[in-house]
Amino acid sequence: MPRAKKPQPDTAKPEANYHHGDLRTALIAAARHILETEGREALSLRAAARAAGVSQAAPYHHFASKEALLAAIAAQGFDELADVMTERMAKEPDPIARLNASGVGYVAFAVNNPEIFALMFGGLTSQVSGEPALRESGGRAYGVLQDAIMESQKAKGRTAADGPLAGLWSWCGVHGLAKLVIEQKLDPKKYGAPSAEALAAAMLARVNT
Amino acid sequence: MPRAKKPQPDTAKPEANYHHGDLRTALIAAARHILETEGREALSLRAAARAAGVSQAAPYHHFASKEALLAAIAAQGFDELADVMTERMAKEPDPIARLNASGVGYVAFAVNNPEIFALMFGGLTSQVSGEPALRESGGRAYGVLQDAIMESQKAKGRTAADGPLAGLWSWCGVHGLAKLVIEQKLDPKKYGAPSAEALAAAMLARVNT
DNA sequence: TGTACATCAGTGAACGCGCGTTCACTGATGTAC
DNA sequence: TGTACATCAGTGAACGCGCGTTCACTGATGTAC
Repeated sequence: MPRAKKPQPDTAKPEANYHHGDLRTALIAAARHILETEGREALSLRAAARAAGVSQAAPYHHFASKEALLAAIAAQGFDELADVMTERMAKEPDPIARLNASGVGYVAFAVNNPEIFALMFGGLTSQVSGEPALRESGGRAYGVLQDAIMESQKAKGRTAADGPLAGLWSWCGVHGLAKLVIEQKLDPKKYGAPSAEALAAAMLARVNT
Repeated sequence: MPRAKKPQPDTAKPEANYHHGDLRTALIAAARHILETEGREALSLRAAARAAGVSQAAPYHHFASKEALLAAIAAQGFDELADVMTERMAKEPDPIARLNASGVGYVAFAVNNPEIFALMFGGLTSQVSGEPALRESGGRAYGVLQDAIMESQKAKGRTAADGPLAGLWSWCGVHGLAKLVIEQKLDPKKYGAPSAEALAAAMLARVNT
């Protein structure tokens, strides 16, 4: 059965590896792949261009510098982190359960995208960390977290001065857990959990009730 | 008043910037300085040699590769981390207070040595992360932490299956807190704490009682 | 105490490398007429 | 509908750079006699 030609618009606007296509998107995808596959040190603009099948000078029509590419990847990471947390929370009605679900989602994203996670939290020069798109995506992810914390605080009837600390501690906990698992300093199996996600779920359930 | 010549042994064995001295130690010190001052990207073997005042080839008489130098720095970091935790714990008689003190020490070390901390937790190639000296220092630091957790567990009369999770969560929490503060994703002042250390102390006191 | 010599921590020149970035260019696309 | 042209995403060659590492060497130190 020949492939239907439905999703192929005649003007080659999105993707479509014609002589040129959506190179910006392709470069980000290629760079992400190199990052997670070969590590941060192996990621260069030239390598990304090579992987995307264009000349080494081509990326400069889409990114001002290597740092700008990294910032775009980090921004995409923050968007995905926010999405994962939001999805996990949507399945839970109870505010405390929602806080915990956001934490489990946080760990899941980190463990599945360790290099991007590292980039998002500390892998960027300060020159580029203030870029608008990056700030916006970062702010959105932070907002999701913040909302989950605030919601759960209200549900527990805590005072404003006291409540945020519990949520903050949960954030620190899942962040640290994710980092330690990624760096292989902590093995979930040694604590009877099949995965980092499961360990996070178990600990959050113990702590936030 | 002329300087007393007391601590200068006639054979130039330790330090002493003669034509050659304790270059290994000097290189580690120089590299640490570059690391914390100019960042990981700026640290090269050549830069360390330059800072130590020797030729670019000299380091190879003391380190097999750049990675080996990094491993030596990380090992030193683990030793210092263990020392800081031990010191803090020594001031507290109560097992729970000792666990919390070790956590505060952990944060203090991380915040004071952010780049080395990053090196210790994830900044090394797997090639070199198995080096004996590094494993030993890392194991020692881990042991201090583990002991603090076990001690506090007994004090609370918890079951073996349940107890470690509380201590583990504290470790995750202080690790995440330190990382987030270092990367400026979390500002202790926004939570009414003057420093990362103070915030860690406040949170640990709330959680482990 | 004095001399010959092995050792080994240093030197400085050189290697090959991949990188970020710039430059003048080319050739396909879309628009104005 | 057909042609002229501006636009701009691509090319490929080149720049200068600092890096990790190797090499044959040198010269001070400590030891054997």
